[in-house]
This record gives sequence, structure tokens and C-alpha cells, in this order.
Amino acid sequence: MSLNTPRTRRPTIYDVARSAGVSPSLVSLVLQNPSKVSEKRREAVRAAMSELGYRPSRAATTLASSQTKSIGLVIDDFRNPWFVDLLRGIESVLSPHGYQVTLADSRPGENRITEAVDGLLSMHVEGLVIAAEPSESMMAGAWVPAVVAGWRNGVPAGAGLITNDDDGGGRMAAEHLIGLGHTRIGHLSGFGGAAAHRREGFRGRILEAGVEVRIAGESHGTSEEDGYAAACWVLDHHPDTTALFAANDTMALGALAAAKARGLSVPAELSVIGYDNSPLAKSRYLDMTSVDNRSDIVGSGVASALLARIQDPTLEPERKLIEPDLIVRGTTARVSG
Amino acid sequence: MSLNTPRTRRPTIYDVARSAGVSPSLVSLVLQNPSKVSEKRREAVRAAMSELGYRPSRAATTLASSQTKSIGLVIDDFRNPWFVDLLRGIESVLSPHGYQVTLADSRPGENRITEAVDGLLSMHVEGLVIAAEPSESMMAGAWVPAVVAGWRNGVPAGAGLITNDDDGGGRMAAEHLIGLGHTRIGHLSGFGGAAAHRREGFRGRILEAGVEVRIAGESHGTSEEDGYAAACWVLDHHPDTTALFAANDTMALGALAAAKARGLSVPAELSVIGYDNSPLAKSRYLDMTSVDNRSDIVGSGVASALLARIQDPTLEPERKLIEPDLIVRGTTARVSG
DNA sequence: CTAGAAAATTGGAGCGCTACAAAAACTGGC
DNA sequence: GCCAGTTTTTGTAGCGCTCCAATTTTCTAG
Repeated sequence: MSLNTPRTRRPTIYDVARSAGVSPSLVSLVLQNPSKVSEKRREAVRAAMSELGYRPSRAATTLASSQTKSIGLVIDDFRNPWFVDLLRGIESVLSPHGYQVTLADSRPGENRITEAVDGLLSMHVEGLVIAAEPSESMMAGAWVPAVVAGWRNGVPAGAGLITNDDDGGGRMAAEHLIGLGHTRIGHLSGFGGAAAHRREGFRGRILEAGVEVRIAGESHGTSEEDGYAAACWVLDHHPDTTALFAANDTMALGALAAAKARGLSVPAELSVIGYDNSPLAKSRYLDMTSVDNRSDIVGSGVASALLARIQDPTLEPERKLIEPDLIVRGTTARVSG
Repeated sequence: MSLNTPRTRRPTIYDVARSAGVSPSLVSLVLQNPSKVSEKRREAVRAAMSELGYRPSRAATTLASSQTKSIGLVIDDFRNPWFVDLLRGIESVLSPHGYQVTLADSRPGENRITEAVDGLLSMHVEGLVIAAEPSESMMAGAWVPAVVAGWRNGVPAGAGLITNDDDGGGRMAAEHLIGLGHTRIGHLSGFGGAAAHRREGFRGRILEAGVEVRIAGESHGTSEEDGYAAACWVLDHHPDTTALFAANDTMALGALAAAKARGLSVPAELSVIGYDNSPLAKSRYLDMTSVDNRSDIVGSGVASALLARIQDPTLEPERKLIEPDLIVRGTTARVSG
């Protein structure tokens, strides 16, 4: 059957059955458990299927079997680089169990998370991963296990939580800079829960060490421009600053821009640390020291937790933090002079 | 109904009907065409729905109505930055018509495109957008309209094609560099059809102008490392080169790295142009001149073409190139000396 | 060659919804 | 207060598949 052969109706198991000279039940059996069908018929059925261009109807399968072997993943913004790692982590655990992942985005800015969740639930997903700002009501009446990934605030009761230890990551960044001898350090914070945790972890460790810290950008966004503005504020008000920790790699890029604009060389005169270990940080040109939040591990953890709760719904939702990892590259150096 | 109230069975229109004291048909009608239902019953039904936490079963709806109001989008790699713009473009056209987009990735490297298409067709999508390397057989027996976006080779007969005019983009880049007075120009090519078109467009315009061109990296990949290697080759073999055009922004980043390693300042001693106008190029720090392939316009074009063919299946598939746009930023300058 | 067990195959009910024809409940005009 | 017309509501038959009990075929051993 070629593309050019228009068909009135998509073929069903009945068409396949007729064409193969067997009963529809047998066709269904071939689909589900081929080993229970004699080789002769199995091949006849398969031949008929490809002859007709048959593809099972997921709608019918779902309806009849009331299971979909799929989970839903809500992403806040497809541009967030960590979502791909999260997805891979999830798939690495789920695929061996025959589960598939259905994606939905919550339309950045529009906060369509309830719509996204509703859509996924309409598709009979057996579990839900929320990698977006959760809302208390989003799962009202939902009866499938859910796990929030990457957001620590507003997690609804009944939902699990697996995320990066942002406090720990902030502390790691602080530790690194302190170890390099920096004593006048700035932090470019941003808006949101993760940013707050990174900030508090960082600040805590810095103050412990008795080092001065200048924080900027707290209530603003997390874009490169926000990082640039925050870095400008720090560098203008505290020109003696020798190191900056940004709440994410994009903001760190803004910090690099601010440094360049002031003729400060990185890392000789100014050390910069980002967060996320995104492709940006990994790039040979930028070669940025960054905290890796191990989204792949978050993903596999989320998937395992979900799978366990799908299999045994009485299980209590888990709450777990994944340890981040500091990747030292070329934007940080021992303080000079 | 809270998360903590486990339910035996998900509620159906029958449950809603019973609880609202109406017939199931009426509930269905509220879902489809609320204006046809008296306000009193409509509200009763809606109250029952939220009381029970009812969500329609997409599987049942699909099966009964044999339409899904959805199209499938196959992406080669979620990391490709242009896919988000493509998606937004598609949604901007489709949403007003009540259509939704279902995503699938073809698992980069594994070339699971046939699996991705099969999965989407199983979900009864009414049309297909392939933003990945097409394969002749991927849609064997498919009976829905399909449009390929972004790949010009191997497009199956019967599928439409809307993509960026890569030759034109290459010519634009050449034009820009020639206009700036460059006469010894390198090109960092890469593997794949788009790269080939960009190369040929570029080379064509360059040769027309009687300018020398050095091309590297043709059969390699398109990563930053590939760009770096290609740039090293050009700069080492032709140290008099004053400008480089890279097949994409990531490779251009590699070129920047190569320039930095050789102490060449950009753009004073070396101009660099990328392609894609990705967030990378737009960033304040990199501020990279780049060709914008207008993925948003490709997306809206793809969606319009698909919609037209869904509505009138006899329509001939369209083939169209979208004009790119050169965005001049800080990595290109008039040749000095 | 045949009973009995095992393997292979089949029929039919039902999953949750829509579509459409038919029935019921309202309108307003006289 | 009654009829024709309109609006609102309902019953019923599928949509394409799975599941399971029932049936048929095949195999095994005496």
C-alpha cells in the first residue's frame, strides 16, 4: 500500500482477520502474545497486517484493556536544557518495563499546568511526572501516582518529590570558591524556589567561612539579561569582587558579558560559576565551571519511584534529594594578588 | 475528591449522569456543545463532573468519534534549539482550530523514525509533521497527510515539504562577508543535507564574486568540536583567512574557540557567522551574527499546509522554501587592513 | 484406534464515548 | 386550552480492541 492509495477506512483487526482467514480474536492474540499462536497463522496474520498497512488503534486498546503502559511528563518549558537529560533518565528506567512517556508542556508563562495534567489524564497515563511549578489543585481528583521533579515548593500532598539538592549545590559552589582563596564573592540569584535554595546553601557556607557575600537579582528573572544586570550591580557597587556564583548557566553567561564589558578577564580577575552544567557550560569556548544537577539521575529516580507506586498504589510517596556534582572548568581560578 | 481518596474506577459519563440526574447522552452533549443544553442541567452536570473529578476518556472519544483533532510532530532530537520555534509556529496556526500537537522523538542516532511514526499513527493523529531525517518506508500504508520540515532529502512521494531555503541562507552569509570587504573566506561545513545546501549557496555566491573560499569539515558532524576542528584546519592551512561561515551556531562556537586558542580577536581579526540564530547567537555575551532560518514561519507554514490537506485530502502536497534572514551582530566586521 | 490432556482458535460481552433518530418538554398564537 | 413548531432530552447502536469461557484441533500414550 503506497501513500498514493487513499483508503476509505483504516484497517482493523477484522480486516486483517478476513484477509488472513482467521478470527479477529486470533489477530488480537498475535498482537499481545505471539508465542501462543501457531507459526503458520502467526505468519499469515503478520503478512496480512503489512499487506493492509494495519496499525493497532491505541484508543481501542486503551479502552478495552484499561491500561496504557504510559506515563505523562509535564515540562515547564522545552527550552530548559535539563529536560532532555531528565527525559533520558526516565526512559532508561521505563523502557525496559515497556512503558512509554507522553510529553506535555505547561506553556511557559501561561501556567497551563492544570490543562497539561488534564490532557495527560484524559489519555489514561498511569503515572505523572511534573517537571514544572506545581499547583495545589492541578491534580484534583487524580487517581494516579505523581512525582514532582525539580520544584520543591507547592508540592501537593500525595505527590512524591525527587529533585536536585540545590542547597547542597550552592554549598559546593561556595566551597570551591573559598578553597580557591576568594574572600569577596558575589551571588547572582534569581526568581523561584530552586534559586532560593541555591542562594541559601551558598550564603550559608560562605558566612560559615567568614567571607563577605554580595547578593543581587533576588526577585528578578533567571535569563541572561537578568544575570547581566545582577552582575553589573555587584561589580559596580563592589568593584573588589573576585568571584561570582550565578543561579544558572544562562545567568553566568550574563556575568561573563558584564565582565567583558568592564574589561575584566575571566578567570584571572574574576571567577564565575554557573549551575546546571548545560551544553553552554560544557562548550569548549565557554568552558564554564558549573554545578551539575544530575538531571539524568533525578529522571531515573523519578521513574523508579513512579513505577513502584504504579505497581503498588499503597506505597507512600517518596521525597528524595539528588546530590549534585561540581564540574570545575576554566572560568574559576585561584584568586590572584 | 482529594489525592488521598483512592478510587476503584475512574468516573465515566454514566457516573456523572447518575449523580446529576440526567441521561449519559446529556452529559456527552455538555462536553461537546454546551450551548445546546439548558443552563440548569448544564450546571448540574458540571457540578457533578468536578464533584467526581471526572475527566473525559480520550480513548473512548477517539474511538466513538473517529477524530482526534490532533497532529503528530516527530522531532529528531529535542536538543535541537529550532524545534521549539517550529512547535510554537505550528501551535499558533493549529490552536485556533482546536487542534493539538503530540510530540515524539526519533531517538537521535537510533533513527527510530518508523517507530515514532507508527506510534503517532496508532494514536489516530490526523496529520504528521516530520522534523527529522525522513525514510522512504516510514509511512508505508499511512493514510494521513504528512509534511516534512527541515529536511530536503529523502522526502517520500506524497509528503509535502516546507523548509528553510538553506542555499539562500548560504548566499546571504556570503553576500554579507563580501560586502564587508573580505576576500579570503573559510566555510565550516558539516554532515547532512541542510549543511550541503548552505555550503553550495555560500560557495556559489563567493565564487561569483571572484573571492577565494576554503571549505573544511564536509563529511564530519555538526557539533562544536567538529566546528573547532574544521576552523583549526582552515586557520592552520590558510592563516590569511579573515572570515569564517559555519553551518550552524554550535560550529560557530567551535570557530570562536579556535580563534581564541590562536589569539585572534573576533571580529577585528576574524569575522564569524553562524546559522540558526539560536539562543546561543542571540546571547549578549556571544552576540553572534547568524542566519535566522525562521523556524516559526516554517512551523506556521507546515501547519497551514497540513490543515488544508486534512480538510481536503485531494489537495496536492505542497513544496515550499522559507526565506531566511541574516541577523548582523557583533562577530562580523569590515575587514581591517 | 481412542480416551484424555494440551494447545490452538473462536464467539461474544464490554471498555467509555458519540451520533443520530426518536421522544419529551416547552413555546407562543389564537 | 390546544396545536404546530421549536428546543431539550433520551435510547440505542456502534467505534476497534481485549478478555475469557467455550469450542475445536492436535498431540500423547496405552
